[in-house]
Amino acid sequence: MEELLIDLYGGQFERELLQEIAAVGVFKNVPADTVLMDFGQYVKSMPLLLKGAIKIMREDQDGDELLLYFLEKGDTCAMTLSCCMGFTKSEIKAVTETDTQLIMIPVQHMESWLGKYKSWRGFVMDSYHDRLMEMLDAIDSIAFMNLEDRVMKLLAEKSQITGSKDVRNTHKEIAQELHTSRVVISRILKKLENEKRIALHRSHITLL
Amino acid sequence: MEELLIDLYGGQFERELLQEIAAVGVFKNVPADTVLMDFGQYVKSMPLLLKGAIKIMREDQDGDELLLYFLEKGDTCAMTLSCCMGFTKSEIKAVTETDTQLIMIPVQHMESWLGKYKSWRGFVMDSYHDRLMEMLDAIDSIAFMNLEDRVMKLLAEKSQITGSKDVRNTHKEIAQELHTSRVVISRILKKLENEKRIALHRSHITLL
DNA sequence: GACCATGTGTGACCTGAGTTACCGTTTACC
DNA sequence: GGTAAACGGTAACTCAGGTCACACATGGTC
Repeated sequence: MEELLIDLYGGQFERELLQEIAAVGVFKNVPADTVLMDFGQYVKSMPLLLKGAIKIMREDQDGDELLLYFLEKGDTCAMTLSCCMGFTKSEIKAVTETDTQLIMIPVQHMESWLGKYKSWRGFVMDSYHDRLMEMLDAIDSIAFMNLEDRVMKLLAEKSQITGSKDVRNTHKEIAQELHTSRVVISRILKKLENEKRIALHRSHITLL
Repeated sequence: MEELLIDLYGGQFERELLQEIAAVGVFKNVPADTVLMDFGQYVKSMPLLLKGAIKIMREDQDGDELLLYFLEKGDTCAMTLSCCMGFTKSEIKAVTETDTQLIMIPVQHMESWLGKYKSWRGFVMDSYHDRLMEMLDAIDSIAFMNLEDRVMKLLAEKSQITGSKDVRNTHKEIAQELHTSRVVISRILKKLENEKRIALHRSHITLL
């Protein structure tokens, strides 16, 4: 675990901070499609992502979902952080997109580290900044883009995350992430296939 | 200015911090409908809002706009803050919704205050948290609500901000804030009037 | 009062996207 | 090997919201 930590964060965190993280953090190996956090749940620890990707979703009162953004290695969840500090319930749902390795850090260390380590302060600030930018991007997508473009964008993101041109998702899953219906996604995907931009297979799409 | 500061922030900031703010901050009186910050502009100081309200807008490449949220007294702009620290360009546009009083704080003090004052750290963190929540709310509105409900919500917010049942906006202005067309807004407003939920006048709407 | 810019109302029409229904294919599991 | 569940394709229809065109009212200005 320490090796991974140094590998990813060695450049930005002080030696003592790395030691503290190693001391109190709990290493976890999480398989894909696991719900790490759900709506209304209280947050007691903060994840540091070492490997893999996590998708952050929003849900409305009817249970309709919408993908907000992905977290990747080196990221942390500002939303969690935010909830930690305020002792409020989670406003979002976090699900592993791929197999994932992470370190869970108990909340109580946050505040003291903020005072103690300049690098931690920077990390937390950057994280907030990054998340705000991702939220802006999410808003841009929903407000200004049509569904076809949003589908292509999502496929491109998923491809980038896994480092593969093959996206292993069903139409239904994509529909849920974009908050629309399976039929609509099938229609759009078929159109994209006719335009030779993707190739369709069962539970699996190839970007061309 | 010091009186106003103590009035609004006396409870949460240390005495020395208040003095520092008073020493380096520049007090400004800004009339309504003034562009405080535009896209792509570099940010050199951070506003502390004393009185009035500021609307934060997003814009796409075609110049289409969308209202994200309002800042009110006691708020600061986390987005600005975020940009300050990263020395990046502004991703948003800030326009005074009403006559406004604010204190501009030059960027260079941010970082040192973060280390020096626990209350400032808390303030900045809370601000980020609040802004993230407002972004979530904005996303909820766009993704899950229909236009009619969004119009009513916007009118309610504007009414709350000014403390008056009268909202002084043209249909065109509302259309821009919700990223739709004037005709559509006129149609919806007329429907709301027929349902006795509002009363329409020239450049001016009354909530019932 | 004449003129022009701005604001509002409304009908007709268009379109992207959501809904319903149904069918064939593939896969997982007894 | 049989069967139920999951997956995907497609036609037909509905509907919210966007677009176009035009009419009329209001207010400011000279």
